[in-house]
Amino acid sequence: MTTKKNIKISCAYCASKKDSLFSDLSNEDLESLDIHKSCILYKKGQTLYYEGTRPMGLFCLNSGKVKVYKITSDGKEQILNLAKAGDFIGYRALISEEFYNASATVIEEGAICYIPKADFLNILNTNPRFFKRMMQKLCDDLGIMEQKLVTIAQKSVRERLAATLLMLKESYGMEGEENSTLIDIALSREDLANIIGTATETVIRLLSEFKNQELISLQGKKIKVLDPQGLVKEADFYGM
Amino acid sequence: MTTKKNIKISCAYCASKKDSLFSDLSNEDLESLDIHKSCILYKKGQTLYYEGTRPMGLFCLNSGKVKVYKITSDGKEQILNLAKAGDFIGYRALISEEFYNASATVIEEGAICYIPKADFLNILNTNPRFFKRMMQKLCDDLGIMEQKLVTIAQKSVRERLAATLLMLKESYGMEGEENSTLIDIALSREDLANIIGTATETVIRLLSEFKNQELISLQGKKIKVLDPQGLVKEADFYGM
DNA sequence: GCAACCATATGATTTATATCATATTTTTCG
DNA sequence: CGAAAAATATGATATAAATCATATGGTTGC
Repeated sequence: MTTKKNIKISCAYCASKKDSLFSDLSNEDLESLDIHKSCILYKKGQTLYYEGTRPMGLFCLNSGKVKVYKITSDGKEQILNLAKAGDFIGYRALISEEFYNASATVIEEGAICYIPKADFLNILNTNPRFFKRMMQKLCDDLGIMEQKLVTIAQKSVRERLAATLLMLKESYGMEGEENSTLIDIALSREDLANIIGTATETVIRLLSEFKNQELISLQGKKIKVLDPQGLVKEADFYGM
Repeated sequence: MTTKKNIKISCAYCASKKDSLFSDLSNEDLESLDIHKSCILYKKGQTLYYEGTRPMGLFCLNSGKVKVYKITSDGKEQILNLAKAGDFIGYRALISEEFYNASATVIEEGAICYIPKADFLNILNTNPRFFKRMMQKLCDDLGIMEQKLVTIAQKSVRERLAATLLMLKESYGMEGEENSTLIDIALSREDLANIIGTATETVIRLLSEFKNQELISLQGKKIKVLDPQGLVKEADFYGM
């Protein structure tokens, strides 16, 4: 494990605040978060928490990227969610006062703040507007998770890969030359397989096929989307 | 469509209240629900709502069983949830003020109440304890959905069928002679397939195999669990 | 800067499951 | 009740994807 570096970031002036659920908190509330908050630079591969442990606070990403995943009894990893700047992680276990039922590991280094449980719950319980926003967020998450379930249960691996590339393009796309869009997140083929629920080799093979079909281009790890409409067809989206 | 029959059931004296999220509402709140509530006897096959429509109220099961499911672009059905007496249906769309993103159809006839949106939201917004309970329920649902996703993504169909039979035994089991447990829900093989995310024929075949292994017995539609421990092994549960 | 290691790539083979086909049994409904 | 329809059952075949194997390219750390 490499050393962690402490950083000072105030919530009120956090560049990622606008993308977070804290975006419309009052200044008082924001300042109350600062008091006990810690903020640390995490390197790739460091784990924020493990499934089965007790949450003591809320992780909030100032920068970087984190995967949230479960490991099955036979050692397979399933990625449930990818978090980026502004995202909260681990709030569900915190709200429902249970153990974490997933693990979270950094996939791209960044500054991650940690707000003690009591401070977070205090705002949740005293700020009805924020409470409502969390409720809305839980509803959204549930809807997303249901859609993921249907896709994994009913679509082929090829369709799921195409759909996942489109989803990643939406979340992490950087416009490049000639209408190409770079998927700007450092996912290994194995990570991609663990999102889709398939074998690493299958992802590699299908990516090659998509490349041959000129739907995407590959330069090392980085994937560029060349023909989103083509991917939509592969994903068999009729608005699904 | 067969005729629907109106019934009078007061929330305060509802036999299923104890199993529902309304269980610790005050009498005033319960009575406020009664005012605009309707309660109808639904037959098997009747649909409570369709994906894409706007929720106008909350369904609450007094009795009977309902499947909640999504249909994919290519016409496949995925069952997300089975609801029984005491369960709410469609609350997520109601809370987040969105269209339904699943459909709900009765699989066993029963009395189902309908509480207008305004009455439900009124209690939600004036009763913080109830608000918290709904929040907790959403957290629980999200956890369940995440676990389902992992199971479908990472387990074989055989393992998933075994796990599903165990889950159904927990929820709908009726103890019978010689330690056998009847799964007391009228699910067709097709429904079972649509829970697991597989083909109907595959379910039928695997059920035959489980019967030959003397893990279960089959008499027509009804499935009896003979050897839960054996099913646990088939499901590859090491506590997962 | 190079060795050791990990990720990517591609081929060969196996296997679980879907699909198609056709009985047989059960349920529905006029 | 009895005909028609639907659900269940089982077989044969096809196929997508997993697994095993090996080569090559890319990163990391000393």
